[in-house]
Amino acid sequence: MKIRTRFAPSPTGRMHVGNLRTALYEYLIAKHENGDFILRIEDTDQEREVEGAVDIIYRTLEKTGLKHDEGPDKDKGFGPYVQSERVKSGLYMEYAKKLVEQGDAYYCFCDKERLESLKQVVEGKEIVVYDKHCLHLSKEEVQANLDAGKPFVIRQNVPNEGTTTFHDELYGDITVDNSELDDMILIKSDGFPTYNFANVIDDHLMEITHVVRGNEYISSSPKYQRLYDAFGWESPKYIHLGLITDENHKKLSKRSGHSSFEDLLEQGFLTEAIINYIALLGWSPEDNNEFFTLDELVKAFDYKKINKSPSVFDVNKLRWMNGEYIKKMDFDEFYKMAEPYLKQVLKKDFDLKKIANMVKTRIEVFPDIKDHVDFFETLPEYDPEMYVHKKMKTTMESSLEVLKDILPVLEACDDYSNDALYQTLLKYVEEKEVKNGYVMWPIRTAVSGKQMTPAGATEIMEVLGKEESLKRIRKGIELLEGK
RNA sequence: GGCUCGUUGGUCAAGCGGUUAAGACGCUGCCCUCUCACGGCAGAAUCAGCGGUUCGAUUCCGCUACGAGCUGCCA
Repeated sequence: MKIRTRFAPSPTGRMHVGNLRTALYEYLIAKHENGDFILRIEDTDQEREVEGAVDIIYRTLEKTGLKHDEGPDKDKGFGPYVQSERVKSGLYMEYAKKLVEQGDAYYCFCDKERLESLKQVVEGKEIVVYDKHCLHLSKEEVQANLDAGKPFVIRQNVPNEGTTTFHDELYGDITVDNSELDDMILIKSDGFPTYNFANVIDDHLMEITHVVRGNEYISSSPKYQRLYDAFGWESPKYIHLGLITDENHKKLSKRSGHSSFEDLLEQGFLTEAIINYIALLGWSPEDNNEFFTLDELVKAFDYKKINKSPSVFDVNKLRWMNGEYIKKMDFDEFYKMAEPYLKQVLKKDFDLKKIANMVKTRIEVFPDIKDHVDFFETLPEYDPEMYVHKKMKTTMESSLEVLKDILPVLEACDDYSNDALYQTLLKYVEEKEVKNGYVMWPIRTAVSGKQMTPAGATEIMEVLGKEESLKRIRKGIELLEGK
């Protein structure tokens, strides 16, 4: 049988990385076996719906390469693929009524107040356990209420005795007492199905074979199983995924600042690196490889090797991985992405490509660029103490001497290419019989005003040009003489 | 509170009864070097605890601890 997986997000805002990982795994499971990956929009809660959220879903799938074979925009006969549209056909209500007839569900007319009275507080948490009050309504009473136009919901009828077992591909069999299962609402008073109900109906109707979801759904899975059983349907294979948490081991939330795919893009991460990283959160390949393209993941992915324990989203490691991707990037491609960041701080007429090249192996994320190159634009104020370097054996005095010696040489020099400058300075080094750094350090300090730079003294001067370089060296001399 | 799930270095993780308990990020040191970074090398650091089962447990079972999730007319 052909594998069919589905990504079924609710359009409620940004793409949470947990959701993205679920989508990724669903895609990989399907594609590993040449199956189909289906997109279904679960918009049964109109109140939570956020405008533009559906676009985010499409854009994310597009950008990440998780191409769906079926979806609202690609109906292959299982549509509509948007639940609010499916509601219109009355399909969910029909199935719910069938359950009512079978005694597996019932109408409930309890209002907010009555439900409120059922509330009890345990350990500071409010808990409502429905008491099956309306289960005992007679057919006539129900009909009378319906005729009177009383608002109603339809609830699943779970017996208080016995147990229910469902099977998860990773966790094995999980059994719970039915008394633990409350009569969840299937159809809401607005006529919409709840997620729980629509999910079961649609997965069956769309012939989904593998359901992948976060393990926050594990507790409700027995109720789903009862639904499948009540309908006489075979349930799909379940694969529950461990949670992705923040560094405090709490559910990754907006507060962390990097909980969504969009957050990460804004922070300068590459799509490929993000996908690669989250693929490895909870799954690992047979070999020790850590770098995967999407296609390579498709080949290597084996859902049996998914880890059950929760994993911390480590931005640090993502940063490292992103840096690795940047280093491996083709230069032109890199430049295209780096240019806007360079232009943010560099307004003068610099050779931006040369600068981009300097920075390529030094950044992990594009916004890092700024701090590396801003000194080209304007020489920062700096402390003359920076001329002192133990390992280079430089002091403020020695630095002043070097700068004063070298200034006329540089004034006389017209070839400001890196090589020429380097040779020139080397000559001085040899004459003085000192280490390279003894000369290079003060010069680099003078032309950059920085402790660390993405390039050596002569490369910086090449970019700066003669006039600016000399200006900065004179300023360095001034600064040192003032001490 | 109840139920369910989880627990290998700080983090991601391999392991699936006998191993010097892989690898990666991060960290530390060294080398390379016109600074830093890159690259190379080295190092510190882990089986939550207690009981079983077994000739032998990180691996199997139980209990405890800790953590998480659920306990919505949200998904």
